Amino acid sequence: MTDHELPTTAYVILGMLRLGASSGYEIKKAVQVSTRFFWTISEAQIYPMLRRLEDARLISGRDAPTGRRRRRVYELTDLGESALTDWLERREPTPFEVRDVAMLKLFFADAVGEDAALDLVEQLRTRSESELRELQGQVQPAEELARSTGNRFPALSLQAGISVHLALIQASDELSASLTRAD
Amino acid sequence: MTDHELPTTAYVILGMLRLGASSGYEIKKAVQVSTRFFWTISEAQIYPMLRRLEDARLISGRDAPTGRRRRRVYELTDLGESALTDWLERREPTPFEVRDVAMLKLFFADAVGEDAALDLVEQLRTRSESELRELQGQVQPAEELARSTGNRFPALSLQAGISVHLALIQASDELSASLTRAD
DNA sequence: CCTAACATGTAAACTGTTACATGATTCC
DNA sequence: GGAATCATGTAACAGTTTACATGTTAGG
Repeated sequence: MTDHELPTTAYVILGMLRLGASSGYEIKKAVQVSTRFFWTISEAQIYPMLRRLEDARLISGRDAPTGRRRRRVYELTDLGESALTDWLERREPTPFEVRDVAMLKLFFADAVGEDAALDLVEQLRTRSESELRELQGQVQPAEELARSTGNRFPALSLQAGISVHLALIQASDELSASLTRAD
Repeated sequence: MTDHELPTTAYVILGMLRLGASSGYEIKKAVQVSTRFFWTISEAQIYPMLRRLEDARLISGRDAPTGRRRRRVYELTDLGESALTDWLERREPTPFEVRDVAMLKLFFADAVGEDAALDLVEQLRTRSESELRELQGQVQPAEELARSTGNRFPALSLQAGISVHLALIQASDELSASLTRAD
């Protein structure tokens, strides 16, 4: 059972509903602060997908306006819950897909002068620093979620992201050093 | 001058031509062994893009069949060269875009049992090990390229990729440990 | 002889983003 | 009163993958 053909985006929505988000808007915000580090989705995907999932009976929705402001909240159905766990338990190839213009530019940096190349390394470092700050800003909320709901994996997976950017910062430093050394 | 509106894929092709690839087929292979770690492109993009770039005079092509087997080789024009360097020198936001189903599953792993969750961590580790092996397999060829052509950034950027996967392997181990500890 | 590698390409489908559009409510 | 946030949505476009299609040549 349970549809095998859902796009990953659908599982993000199912997963976020399970973690307590209820409206499309809340899902959007939750993605922006958490899964964003390894999967992004935009509003233009969320709202149509919510309908699709409701049509497929994986979630059930009801209108819950605040005053005159419309609002529709959803929750997982049993079918949706099992679609989510099936996906999580399904062993499938999960390639590491990165689309990183900064690294790409670094790869081709021989085409430009030393200053420009150093600048690219610097951009790489700065970016990882800011990603790191944002990830670290999520540590406390994630731990709070673990305490209050028992869902501890959001906090745990945060650590993996933090490790990646710490590694990239260190790699950038080593790169700058080896470039300036070889003046 | 030099078109501001080229997709990133176009610069990958320009960059690879600069590094010595000459045909679409060679570009494809070069991408598969090197930039693949931070940017992938498929054949279905390469051949149409080569034409577009030729139309835009950023590259020039000529037929160079081997026997009866057709083959078209390209080289950068001056215009193409400056499009590439302009892109490299252009400071632009380069967000860290990762689409990682494995990490995503880990984020939602509270929905499944301990065994399944440990399995997800294991998958993460195994994947980084195999990525690491492939990256390390590229170290010697990249160093050889540096020696023979003076292009040293392919080898240097490889190190950043290696750091990332070493960090992910370590993070996976720490994750497994903290999960089994908390039996 | 047959397989792997060389070599190029297209059509259809899918995925995803950007920009736009609309309106309500809260907080300063 | 105005800005930020809440809230939902669509249309057009851009980018990408998958599957298919075709043929050559080198090496075992």
